[in-house]
Order: sequence, then C-alpha cells, then structure tokens
Amino acid sequence: MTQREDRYNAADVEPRWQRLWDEEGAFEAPRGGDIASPYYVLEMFPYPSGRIHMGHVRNYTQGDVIARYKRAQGHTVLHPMGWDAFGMPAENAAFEKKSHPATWTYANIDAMRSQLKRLGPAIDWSREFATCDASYYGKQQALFLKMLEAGLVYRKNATVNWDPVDCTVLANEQVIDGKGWRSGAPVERRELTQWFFQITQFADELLEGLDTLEDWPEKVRLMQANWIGRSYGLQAEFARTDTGESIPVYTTRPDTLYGASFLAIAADHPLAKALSEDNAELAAFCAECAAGGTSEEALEKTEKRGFDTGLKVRNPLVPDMELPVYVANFVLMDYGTGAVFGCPAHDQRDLDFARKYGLPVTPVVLPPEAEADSFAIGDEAYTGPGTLYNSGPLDGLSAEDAKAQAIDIAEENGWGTRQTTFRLRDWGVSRQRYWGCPIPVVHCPTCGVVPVPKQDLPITLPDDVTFDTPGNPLDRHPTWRKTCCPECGGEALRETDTLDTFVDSSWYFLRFAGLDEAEAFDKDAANQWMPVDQYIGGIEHAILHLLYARFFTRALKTCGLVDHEEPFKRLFTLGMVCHETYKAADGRWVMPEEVERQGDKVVLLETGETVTVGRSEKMSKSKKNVIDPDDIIAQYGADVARWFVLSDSPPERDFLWSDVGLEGAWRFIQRVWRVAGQCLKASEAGARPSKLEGDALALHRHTHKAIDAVTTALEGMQFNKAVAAMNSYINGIDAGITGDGAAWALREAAETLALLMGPMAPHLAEELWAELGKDERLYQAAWPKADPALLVEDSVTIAIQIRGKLRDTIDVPKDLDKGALEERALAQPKIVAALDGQTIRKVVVVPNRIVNVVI
RNA sequence: GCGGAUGUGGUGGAAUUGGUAGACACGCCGGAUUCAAAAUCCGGUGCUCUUUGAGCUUGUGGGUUCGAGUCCCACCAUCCGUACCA
Repeated sequence: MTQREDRYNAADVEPRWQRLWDEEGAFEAPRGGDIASPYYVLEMFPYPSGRIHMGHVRNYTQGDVIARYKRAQGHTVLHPMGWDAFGMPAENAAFEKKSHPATWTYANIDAMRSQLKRLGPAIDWSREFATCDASYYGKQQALFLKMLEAGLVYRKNATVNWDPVDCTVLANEQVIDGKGWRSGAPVERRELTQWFFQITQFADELLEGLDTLEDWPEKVRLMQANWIGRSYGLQAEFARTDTGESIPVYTTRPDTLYGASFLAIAADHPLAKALSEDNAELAAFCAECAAGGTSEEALEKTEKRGFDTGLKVRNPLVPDMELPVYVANFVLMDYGTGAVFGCPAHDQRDLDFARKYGLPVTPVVLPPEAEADSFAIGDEAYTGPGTLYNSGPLDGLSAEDAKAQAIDIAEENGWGTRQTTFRLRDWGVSRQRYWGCPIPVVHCPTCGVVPVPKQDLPITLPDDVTFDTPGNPLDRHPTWRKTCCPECGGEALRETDTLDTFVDSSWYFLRFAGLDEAEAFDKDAANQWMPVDQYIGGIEHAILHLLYARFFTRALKTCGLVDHEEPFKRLFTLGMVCHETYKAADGRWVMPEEVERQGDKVVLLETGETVTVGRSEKMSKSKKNVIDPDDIIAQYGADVARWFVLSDSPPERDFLWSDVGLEGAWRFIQRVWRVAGQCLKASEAGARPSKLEGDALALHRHTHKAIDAVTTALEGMQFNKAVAAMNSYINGIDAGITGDGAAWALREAAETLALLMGPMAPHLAEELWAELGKDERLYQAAWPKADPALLVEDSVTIAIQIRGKLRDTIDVPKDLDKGALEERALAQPKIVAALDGQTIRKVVVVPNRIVNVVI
C-alpha cells in the first residue's frame, strides 16, 4: 500500500474511481430477466443549453444520492440520463451564430455530458439518448399515429401570437410588453389550424388520479387540481329580445341569476363577429381586443373593457328582466360558451365592470350575519356563503341549495342543463418551427389529411435549412414538403408543423426503461421498471410537464401500450437555484463571472462600466445568471461540490446562490479523510468484543446514533440534515481513545464513515473503503443498520417554566412520573426564589418534556 | 389578475409536529501551534440593558392556549407557474 496522503487529493482520487466504475459497468442496470427489487430513480432530463449550472448540479446530485442510497439498501437501481434536446434556443443560436441547430445541440450535449460525468454520478450511460435523435423522434411519430388512430388527436383553430412585421408566430416568451422581441412590433392574436391532443377526455381521470398519488407533494396535487379546475354549473339559453335567437351562457353561479345586470360575450364570439360586419365601431373594438399576446397573464392583467352592442336578452329565470349585451375583452372563447352573464354584487370582475359602465348592482346573497335592509355592496363584491333574497322562488335558500334549485328549474322548463366544465383545455401541440419532431401526416388535395404509413417512419428533418429569415424553414424548403399521398399516390404536401417539446418529455422515461430497436419501448421491460419510483425535478414543472406526462401515460394505456396509469410513483420537487441578473448598458445580459461588486455598484470587469442589477431569479441560460461548476470542481473536487449543494438549503426550498460556505465543505471533506485515517490507524479488525464499556461503548453508541440520524434524513430527502448529522458524528469521534474494545469501536467508526459518506461523497468513500482493505467496492456494500438498543437515553432534561417563561432546567430519569416530576421541579432553588411565595394556581406537567407553573 | 409556495441571528438553516427557539455549519472575535503563513486544535458569538441578573426576539398586526416559529384571521415582501421557455 502506498503512503497515505495527508490531504484528500480529489484531482487524483476522483478520476481514478470514475474510470473504474466505468470499466466495471458499475451502474448499468440489468436488461431482461427477473429483476430483484427494482427501483427506478429519475431526475428530469436537462435541456442541452450549453453548460451545466449549479441548478443542474443540485438536481443531479440529489438524484444521485437517492440512487446510491437505494442501491445500498439492496435494490436493483435504474438511474439513466438523456437530453431534452429539441426546442427554440437551438433555432435562436442558429439565427445568431449561423450554425445548424443539430451542430449546436450535439456540441452542447458533449460538453454537458463531460461536465456531468465529472460529478461522478451513478448513471447508466448505456441508455443515454437525445430526443432529437431520429431513433427517438421517429418512435414518437409512431406513438402519435397510434394516438391519432385511437381518436385522441384532432385539428381545430386556435389563437397564436402573431408578429405582423416578421410575419411569424411568437412564443409567449418572445412577446415582451406586448411587442415582438426582434421586430418590436405590437403583437396580434391570430387564428391558425393546429393539432391537438384530447387531454380533456381524461380530465376526470387526471383529477381523480391525484388521490392515488400519495407520495406526491400536496402542493403539486393541489396545483394540478386547480389547473384542471372541474366545476359544475348551468348552461342556459338567453333569448334575444329582437330576433328570439338564443345565446348559450355557462355559469357556475346560477343562484345569482336574479342579480344579473348584463351579458358579456367574447370578442371572437360568432355573434360579435356577425354584428361587427355592419358596425364599424364594434369591429374596431374587437380588433383592439385582438391586440396583445395570448398568455393568460397578459389577458387577465389588461384593463377590463366592454362595448355595448345595443342588443338585449331576456333573463330566462326572470322573464321580465332584460339585460344589455356587451362585447368584453375579459370573456374567453376557450372557456365555457364564450358568453357569461354578470352579477356585479357577487363577482369582483363583474362589479368593476358594472361600476365602469353604470350598470345596476343588486345583491341577492345575504351574508350570514347581515340585515337585508342595511346590507349594501360598496367596492367589494360579496362572494361568500349566505341566504338568497331579492330572488323570487329562490328566496330563503342557501347559495348552494339555490344553485341546485335554479338548475332544476332550468331543466324542468327546458331553457338550460346541468353541466360539468373544466378549466383544462385540450393540449395544442403544433409548433411552426424547425427544431422539433415532424408531425407524420400528409395533406392530399383529394384524400385530405393522411397519416404516414409506419414503414415510412421516421420522417426526418432536412439538414439543408436556413435561419436568416423569420418563419418556419420547413415551409420554405424547396423539396422537403413535396411527397406522394400514401392513399391515392397523387402529389401531396407534408405537414410542416412540428410537435411541442413537451411531447418529447412525456414518454422518455419509458424508453429509458425499455430501450428497443423496433418499437418506442419494450413493453415487458417498461412494465418491469415502471412507474418511476422516485422522480426528481424543479417545482417549475409542477403543472405542465407532469400533467402532460400523466396524460400521455393514460393515452398509451388506452392504446394498449402500457399497463399502468400513473408514470411517477413518488415525486420530489426541488426549489430553484437563483441568482441576480446583470444587464449591460447595451441591453445584453452579462454573466456573474464577468462582473464585480464595488460598493453599491456592480461593474463589468472588462470595461468598468456599471451594469443594471436585476432581481434574483432561477438560473437560466437565457438571462445568463448562471454559475458554472467547472471551476469549483477543478479547485475543490466533485465531492466538495456535491457536499456543498447538499449541505445548505433544504432541497425543496429556493437557494440564492452564494459560494460562502464552499470552503467549509472543503474543510469537512478533508476532515473526514483525516479522522477516518486516524481511526483506521488505531483500529483493528475482528469480532465485536463481548464487553464494551467506557470510551469504546460511548463511540459505539455515537456511531449508531449517526447511522440512525443519517438514515432518517436520507429517507426523508433532507440532505441538509444528513450533512448536519455527519458533522455531529465527526465532531464526536476521538481517535485517541484507548482501553478495552477501543480498537474495535474505532474500526467500526472508520467503516461507518465510509458507508455513510457513500451516497453523498462517493469518491472519498470509495477510497476509504479500499483503504479498509475491502474486497468489494463501496457501491456494492450494504447500508449499515442502527441498533435500536443503542439509541435510547436513560435521562432527559426537563424545562421548568413559570407562566410559560423558562426559569430552570433539571436532569431526571427518563419516564419519571408526573407527581415526582412536579415535586422535583417545585423544589428547585431558582424556582422557589422566582415564585417568592406566590400562590400556585395550577401546574402543567408533561413527562419527559416540561413543567409549567401557573401563578 | 389568478393558482401554489416561502419568510427564524451578520449568513445558510435546525426545532422530536403545540412543550428549553437558534442544533449543525458559514462568518467574525480571542487563544494554542508556527521564524512566519497556510492548515490544524481549543474557546466565545441572537439583540438590548443598569451584565453573578433582567428584558426582548421567528416578515407585520391581531387572536386561541398554562404554553405558539408551529394553530386561526388580516396584511406585507419574495419566488414558481399561468397552457408556444424548458
């Protein structure tokens, strides 16, 4: 054995173990055959933006700790990695750097893979793929066709952001303050025919399925439930007073029909369009409503405006009540029927609208404690529960009962029906972009939309495309579109829309589990590993990605391709790693490493120019507020980088980046190395001595308490607590102890240090394990078990309070009974002095905890 | 706007889920060691004051309780999402 170095030399140790793990195929999961106790650990795969940043390091380190820990617990672990490689940034890079999206993307993947490997994760790299590989997206095209066949895919018109100068569709992110990001032109909303997945068909299932996801964070289930937004209400017909034609209206508050004061329809409602034809003013208003982006945030934040059409409709529940019909910018054609009635007294938005246009405000729900004569609506609508009044046949009912009653009346009289409505909309998957999965259909002038036959897949992207003009390069490619109709053989055109990248990430976990040449995934293998036992990723994916993956799994089950309904058994959501942003005077974003803080100002290192400091937000390539881990790994090593990201914040909480504490992580890793070496030197291997006492017993106990604490922390994914427990452990190890059993207890401590460090600092742990002379690798070693008998304390410290204020503490035997405890507490000199003879009204005694004297 | 979360010393955070607030670290201060430095080791460190003691303290303001960081109500700030960023 070579001379032990005084310092843990990461530069030497870490690459050596990484090479060995690789050579030994240490983390390759078995393919085929029976798998004993399978456990699938998956972190959300990264978008290859260029370089790894600390957000990635945090995410993948945490996943790796779980993968290694589960393996030590005896599971066969699958822990794969791949790349979510299609998407807009590659096209932007192509535009800016005149390189091809594929070149840029694959170069990024190579760079990020080697960065990631330097962290030493226990990943099965043999299963790696990128979603932009034709071998992946071709299989996705096959899945698309299956879903098309199953009736889960259809086309309809939908609104997009339109840049009228560049004549191109914009993503919401490319709309800044209502203007196109490159042209600066005010954005318009425009309708296009688009492909949709029928996610709403599964709305009930997706909502009810949330109840089965017991190991998901409650907040994510709640967010998804609110997003799906199931509500029941009334769809009622409001007849026009002029023509008698009826306008269908959906409402969740039919109980407030007597308080109605107007009807509002969407600007793109068929009636609004019809009326616009001979009303120039209305047409202008509707055109104004079409200005601005399509994002919900933008729509909801714009000032609520309306246009009185002059039409009137009759309230079907209150026949002598006539309501004016407005066109309003806050009514959405996508939700309900695109028409609502307004009850200003009990809806804030309606109230604001009514005040603005001078419409009546009639309260019809009386709050529990209020008087009918004195109750009035000011600037705030009343949306709580109460009793109906001013409401004819509904008077005296609770709001909830009145709602049901109103629906019954509507159904009896034939002017309305009970209806369940979802906030959830069908998933629009069409993208007018190049760098995505081509939708495998053909448009034939005679046969219409025709699916591409399976044997013709994959439909690959052409390489010879240009990005110097805005718009979809597939549209202007000279030949790519041109093809023959698979049905009639005549000339036809390919679909040029590509799929939303969320489709790519909705089934990648299945392909990792069941990599297959011919099919999207091997069904048996997928069934063996799925559902993913532990899925880990950022909280920003709480709704869209997770909901789409859940939908996709159910859709594939409908197609008979999988047996399970939910893709992710346990979910853990991580907080963001955030950093402030810096913007130079010319408007470009600047990386943290390019600037320096000088007093109150932050300046560019190169020029000394002052930069604008923006708020702290999640690290992202687009705003350049990223910290690259390479410098940290080069200076301190992977184990220190890993230890550092695990040590500070609880993983679910956001982490404002700061490298304060990095030195501390380095010192700790060194300390473990040193202390383990000292233990080893003073130790001897062998059977546990029959009798342990004194220092040896104390160390033995200390070791088992550490095992218990670290195990509990890792089970709960409380890595910062595992780190604290390791600190306490090492603080309590004195390698200088002697006497009976000391050598054995020190050996146990050295082994335990290696084992407990294993998931978190695997290189250091593996090196220590080899030093202990073990034949097996640490990654093959079993997790230690704490002996419960060693964890019990025989005395406890009791706090003594007077009127809830701490006055003294006493040590007493564990489980001392109430009477004895009270007696001991009251006899304490400090307590006697503090009481000073005052009358005791009551003494609260909680055994093993506290005594509170009330005077 | 709407939905979800978070808020504790100079800093990151802990608190047996209603029972001693500040574990464990970082930072800082002091000491040992050293020719010196680094590293290491030991001690101190919530704030205030009249300092062997007392008072205050978990974003702000109320409430429930013998007792509240923890439960309830209202508010403030920050972060995430808001369906074409991924």
